[in-house]
Amino acid sequence: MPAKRAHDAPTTPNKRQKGKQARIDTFFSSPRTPVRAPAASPPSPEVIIIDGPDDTTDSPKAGPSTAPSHAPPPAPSSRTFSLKSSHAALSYPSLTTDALTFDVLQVSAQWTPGAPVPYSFLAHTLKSVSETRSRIAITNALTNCLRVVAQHHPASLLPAVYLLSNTVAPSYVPVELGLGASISKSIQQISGLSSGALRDLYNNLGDVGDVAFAAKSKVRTLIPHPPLLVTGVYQSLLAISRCKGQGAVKEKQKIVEKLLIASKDEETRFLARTLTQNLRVGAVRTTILTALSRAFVLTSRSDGRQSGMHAPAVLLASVKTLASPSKSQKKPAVDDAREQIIELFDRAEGLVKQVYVRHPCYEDIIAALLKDGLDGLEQHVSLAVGIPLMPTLGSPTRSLDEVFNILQDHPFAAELKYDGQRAQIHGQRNDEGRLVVHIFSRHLENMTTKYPDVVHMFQSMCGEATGASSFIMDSEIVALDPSTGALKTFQELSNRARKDVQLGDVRVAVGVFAFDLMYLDGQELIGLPFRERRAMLNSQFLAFVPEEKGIARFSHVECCDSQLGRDAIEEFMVKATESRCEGLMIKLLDSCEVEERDAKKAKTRRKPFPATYEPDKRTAAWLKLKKDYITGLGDSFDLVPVGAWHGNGRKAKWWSPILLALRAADGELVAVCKCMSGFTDAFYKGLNDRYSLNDESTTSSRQPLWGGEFGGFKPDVYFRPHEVWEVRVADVTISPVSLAAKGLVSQARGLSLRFPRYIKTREDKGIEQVMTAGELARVYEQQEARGRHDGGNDEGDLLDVDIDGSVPASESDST
DNA sequence: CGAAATTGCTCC
DNA sequence: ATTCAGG
DNA sequence: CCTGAATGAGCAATTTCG
Ligand SMILES: Nc1ncnc2c1ncn2[C@@H]1O[C@H](COP(=O)(O)O)[C@@H](O)[C@H]1O
Repeated sequence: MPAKRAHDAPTTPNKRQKGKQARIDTFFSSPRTPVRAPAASPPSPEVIIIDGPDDTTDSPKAGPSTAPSHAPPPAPSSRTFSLKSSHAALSYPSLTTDALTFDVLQVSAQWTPGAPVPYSFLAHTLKSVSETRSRIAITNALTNCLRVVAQHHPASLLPAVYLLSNTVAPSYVPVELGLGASISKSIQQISGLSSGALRDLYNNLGDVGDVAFAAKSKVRTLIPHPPLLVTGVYQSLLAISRCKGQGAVKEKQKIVEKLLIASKDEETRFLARTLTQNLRVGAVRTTILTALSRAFVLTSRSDGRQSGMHAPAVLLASVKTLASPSKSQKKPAVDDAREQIIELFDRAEGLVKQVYVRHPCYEDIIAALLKDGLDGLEQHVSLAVGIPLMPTLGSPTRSLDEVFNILQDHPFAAELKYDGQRAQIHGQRNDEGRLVVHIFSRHLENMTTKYPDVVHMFQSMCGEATGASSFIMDSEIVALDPSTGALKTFQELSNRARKDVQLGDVRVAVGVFAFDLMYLDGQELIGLPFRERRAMLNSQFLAFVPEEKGIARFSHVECCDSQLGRDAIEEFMVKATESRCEGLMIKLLDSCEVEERDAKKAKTRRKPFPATYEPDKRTAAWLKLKKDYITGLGDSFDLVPVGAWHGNGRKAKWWSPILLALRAADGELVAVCKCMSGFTDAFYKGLNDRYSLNDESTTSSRQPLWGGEFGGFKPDVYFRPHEVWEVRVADVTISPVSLAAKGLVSQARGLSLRFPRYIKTREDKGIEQVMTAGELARVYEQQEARGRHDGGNDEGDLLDVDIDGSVPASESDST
């Protein structure tokens, strides 16, 4: 039975954080493991990692690295530690108060000078942050927290930032916790609750952390435990990530249990969330960066030198003393000091964020900040070959009209939007003249060893005498037919092996379609307008078809500039639709200004509209025009909701996702896919009313009362089929789970839908009128027939390529 | 040793 | 990927 | 407009289970 699956997390950096959360209920719903009393395994406090081992580095980047690595923060030497009040709970002040008047000593005075920061302080911070949705309060809390940590125990700062940002390492460093459902076993172990009780808790709370908290509050811990430390918790995470091979799960579980046993109160909640990489406090990357920058503005430089970026102590002092009530006559002076600091905040925030998106590594940034403060940051931490920068993102648009509306008559390039995988490719010639290549994914994971054929291609292309000696390029890697160059589908590409692939083992040939150049021969290009970057890309890298077999192809993305006229663009869109492409990417060529209507003043303002490479930005300078967004072009199906699962986190009180079904030829409803997108909160409330799970419910049940074929889907609850929903989808896929339309396209497998999103309820339709299996199969066949006319690349491939895998008969798999 | 379960990552 | 909610 | 959260299908890799 397939579990619920993980997801992309574009709003959060690095490790796909959400993931496991979604799958945990799978464990909770399998009542199997026998319960053991917590007393059966008495915890031994001394095995808890309290500090980093003396002789190992604090950093996940340990070992040989191409990254310009800074010395790790000094490992805290004390294994023993003491807190002034190791038994009485520490009491922390509110952190959401104004960062300008916050008193660091209020917190750190309770701690032994120089001692590592206790984890309870982080838990307190996370609690404060999770209790509000006000951005200002969240930023204050994080700023105050980081400021306390930076001043009290600088070596705790990096671990604190990792723990607050829900990450363990930079995305390009492969550190994985590999913890999912196993944490629930640990909770069971330490709490002694039955798996059924835990499942009920989970169904109600929708959050592992809340479950851990509730479960633990029911047990009394017998042995007092030394407080968890920020550094220690972080080290434990790294220890978990290092567990490999047979017995790894048990080993991880042991570490998790020790942590959970040692945790107190709120610590338990956030520890459990951290372990599942699902912090859910309403603040991750960007807010942390803002807070980090502010914390350093408010921290004077260690060398006491004058600085243009840190607030001078006098300024701070004046804000503080004058802020005390009763001195209202001095208000103007306060306001002035305040303004100056806020000005510094803004500059520092811009700087830190700019540095981060070009070099997304907290370790390097914090090392530089601790060493030279904000002033030296840009110099110490810069765009570098071997370190991925964050990619520019495209904004969705629904029509060419909208595109012209946004871009007015500024020149743009329309490029094919290839259906593959984004690849940021770095190359640099080393001392021996050999080109060292790194390839990063869209989320900046290092996938160099997945594409030896691409590495070799660049090494052949950039021969010793010719070609660039260093570069960073943005591209899409697409599966293709090695002899004709005809494009293949994303699904073909995803069949490639991923780890440590040898050149001879490559089964799926690919091509690199380059569309941007961010760095060339020691020069940053990201500040140049796209037209210039593109010209350099085109002149420095020529299309390349390898003579040798087994090496990737290279070409530029096919494009059509706006100067060719609107008709040409429209034709190009049709071409994109007919090749195996998802649509177009539309890119502003020259930096310019746009008119902006100010509604209030009925005035127009001119706003700069840069065509530069903007890491991590989703602006109108890059527009994506996907065929499935376009009204009339995308597929929209009518389906029946037949079941659902308990929602997680924010949606804990609602049904989410919802299982949808179509009609087989004999009228039976067959589950086809889950749907979770497109629902408003109000709609969820309505669903709760219509499908409430109480005793008299006639619309929902724990048992499949109303028949139907569910295939591999095992919803928490079944719905009486009676509604019809219109759902928009991007694609039809052959599924390992769904049995919808089984036998029509594949003998053993059914069809499913990609990117389903709810559009509206079809009040006008009955469940007999929904999409049928035959109709879905026809859509699939049409979709597969597309894209065989034109590969869309430089090699003429108008001859029909093989139809492998596209024809129903050949797709059948044995049963 | 092979199947099943779990996880992490990609993406239209 | 996608969508929605809140400041 | 920015930031965050919560979720899709489906693949390879890893580890445990039988
Ligand atoms: N010509 C192109 N320019 C930019 N991105 C492209 C291009 N062709 C394909 N893409 C992909 O489209 C993705 C953005 O679309 P989306 O993921 O729908 O936001 C990028 O991450 C690229 O992987």
